[in-house]
Amino acid sequence: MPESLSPPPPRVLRVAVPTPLRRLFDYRPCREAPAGGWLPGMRVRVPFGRRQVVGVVVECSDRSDFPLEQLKPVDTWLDAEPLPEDWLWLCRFTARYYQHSLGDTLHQAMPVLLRQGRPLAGRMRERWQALVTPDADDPRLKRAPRQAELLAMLRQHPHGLPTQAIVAQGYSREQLATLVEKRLAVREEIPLTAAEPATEQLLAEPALPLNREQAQALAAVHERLDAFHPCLLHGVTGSGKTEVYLQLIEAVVARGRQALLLVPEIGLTPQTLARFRSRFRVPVVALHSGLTDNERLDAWEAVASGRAPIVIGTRSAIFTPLARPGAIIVDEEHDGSFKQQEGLRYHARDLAVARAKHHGIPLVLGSATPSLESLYHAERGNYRHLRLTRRASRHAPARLELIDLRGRPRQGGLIPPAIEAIRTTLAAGHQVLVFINRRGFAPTLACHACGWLADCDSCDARMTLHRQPPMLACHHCDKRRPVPDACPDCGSADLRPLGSGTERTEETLATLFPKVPVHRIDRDSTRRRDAFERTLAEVRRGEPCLLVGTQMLAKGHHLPHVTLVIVVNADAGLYASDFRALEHSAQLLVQVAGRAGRASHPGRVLVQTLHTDDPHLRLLAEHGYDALATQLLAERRAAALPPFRFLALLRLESPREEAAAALGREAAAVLRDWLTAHAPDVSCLGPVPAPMERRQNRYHMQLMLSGSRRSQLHAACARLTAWLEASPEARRVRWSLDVDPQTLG
DNA sequence: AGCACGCCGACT
DNA sequence: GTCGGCGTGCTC
Repeated sequence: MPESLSPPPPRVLRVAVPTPLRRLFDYRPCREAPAGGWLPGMRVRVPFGRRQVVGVVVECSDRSDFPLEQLKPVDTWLDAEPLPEDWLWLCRFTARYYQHSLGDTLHQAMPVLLRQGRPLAGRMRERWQALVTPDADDPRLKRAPRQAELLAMLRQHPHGLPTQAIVAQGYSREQLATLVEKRLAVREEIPLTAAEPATEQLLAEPALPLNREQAQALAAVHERLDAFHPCLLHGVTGSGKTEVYLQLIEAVVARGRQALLLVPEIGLTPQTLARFRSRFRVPVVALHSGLTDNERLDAWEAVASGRAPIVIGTRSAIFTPLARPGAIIVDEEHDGSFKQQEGLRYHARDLAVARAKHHGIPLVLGSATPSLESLYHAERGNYRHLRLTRRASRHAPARLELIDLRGRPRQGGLIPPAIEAIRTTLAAGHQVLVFINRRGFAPTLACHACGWLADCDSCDARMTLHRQPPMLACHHCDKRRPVPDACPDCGSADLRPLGSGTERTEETLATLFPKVPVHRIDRDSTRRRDAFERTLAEVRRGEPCLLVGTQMLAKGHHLPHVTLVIVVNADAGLYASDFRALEHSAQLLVQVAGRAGRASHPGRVLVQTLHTDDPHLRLLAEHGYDALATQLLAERRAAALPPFRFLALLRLESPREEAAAALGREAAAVLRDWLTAHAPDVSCLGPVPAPMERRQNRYHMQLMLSGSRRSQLHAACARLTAWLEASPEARRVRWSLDVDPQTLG
């Protein structure tokens, strides 16, 4: 009589393997099964071709399309318990929606150490404990004052301190090891256990009072905390969206649930994090690029087990498993950094919507300048539209003043009225922000004798002139060249910089205002990790100064002493060919403008443009973002563009132009043929050369699919990828499918 | 994507 | 003679 009633092991395990191939691979279970039996979501090490890889069991079955006797056995299982179910669900949803390989998706969505096959369960935390009370006379500490201090600190924590906390205090692992060697302290390992977070004393500091709008918005989200409940929190800069998030999170955590907050790449600043950490007594886990692999796995595990109730992270944090999901918040939901621009091209905001719906929890999308997609959903009643119109400061938001660039002399890109305004502002003891969305000294170098321009020889682009250090650099590939003394074509020495970048404007301002410090903030000036934060700290002291920077400066940072913002050239973004260019530049302009006059003084925003009569720009300047957005939505409807139609873009890329074009033509022909019978709603455009066709000596073509029904567009994409995967010609051309492309570039 | 196999060019 | 270029084929 068998004692165990465990089901018989499955004959076939269907495994998602880290490969771009969009299919599963079948294996036989190994002799030794995990104690609880085989289950979807378990990682396994399997032989794949001539190597060993870590895959995830997706299905347990008794049949295979592959000859059963040819199946290889799984090498070992890596998890006794499957990885979290919500995570597996999200990965499967993502792979299907973005037409990506499931194996690749799962692989990307797990922390590096899990990809490598390291165990998740049974992880231990290192703790350090003092063995003796430090004694000033102890000969073992006589000549080691730092070790004595460290021991004293350990003594204050009788239950021991984790390594991270000790290193954060400026002590080293070596010092800890020495203390252990001298038998003054011990290292111990305690298992990480999923204790329920204590919620009786949730707040470390009291919540701030809400104004009426904030309270109404919060109440609207509160209405149903146990149902899918998408809300667009549409609040002008300074209207206190963050306080609404904080109090929503408080309510969620008080019910024993977890909250996930997504922020743009640039938005996860030490200040933001500090604000959340100082409000709550419970752990706030931050997922950012600075974490080590071990820290990342710890964070993942802490959230997955439910020990950490609050998670804040950038794009990839949407893949953090939640033990008790309570709410998802996406701050600055319009921000482009939520869309991954290579490989698996997912949009974290859109996945947040899908995930909140799956869990049946509230979703908050916050922005001062919502994406047209989200505004459209709000308009149609798919999202609840919550508005915050009042600013905490007594001043109305600064208006954009358009000033005409035509026929005016420029110094470092600035015309006399702008320079005059800077002078007045500095004289009043305030700070000025000059926004210019081009780094380097000048966009390019030109010969005034023959018209030669510094072209990049690998891209269809001009090389940017830099002064620090001096060189010509292509911003689209890594090519660099020394600055020529004479024109390579005609030999003339009359080479001049064309236009202005941040370096040139910085130089001009330093000459015009020699007594005032000029801080440049762009990718080049903030290479060193803490340079940006140091400069910001200096600026926050409030002494008069000039700030010159790219969009790094425009987003999220509080600059309370800036009362004048100059936009050097509004036209670059506004007239780009991309269908989202206007939306994105308007969002950027409003963000930049939001930097002005946040403290006790009203602000001014001067926008230099060649097109002071442009209807879109005027609408934005005179009636604000919402009015422009309404207009742009009408234009999108007329042009049959998102959000009124859905897009998918096939990108093709090859060193041989004809190879990419030929594959594009063939794919289009096959697809069109299929569309007439199976998806008449979907249309196929192209192939056409991508904007800036040649990049790093590779030619880019694209094929655009559009449709008003997601299901048909999805089917067409599936058909297209299946054909490409089977097509031998497609192996010589790099291709990728971008579902819901953010740009057509 | 990896990774190996295979078949032709310029090198110690 | 071989090191190595990348075309082609395969991954349960």
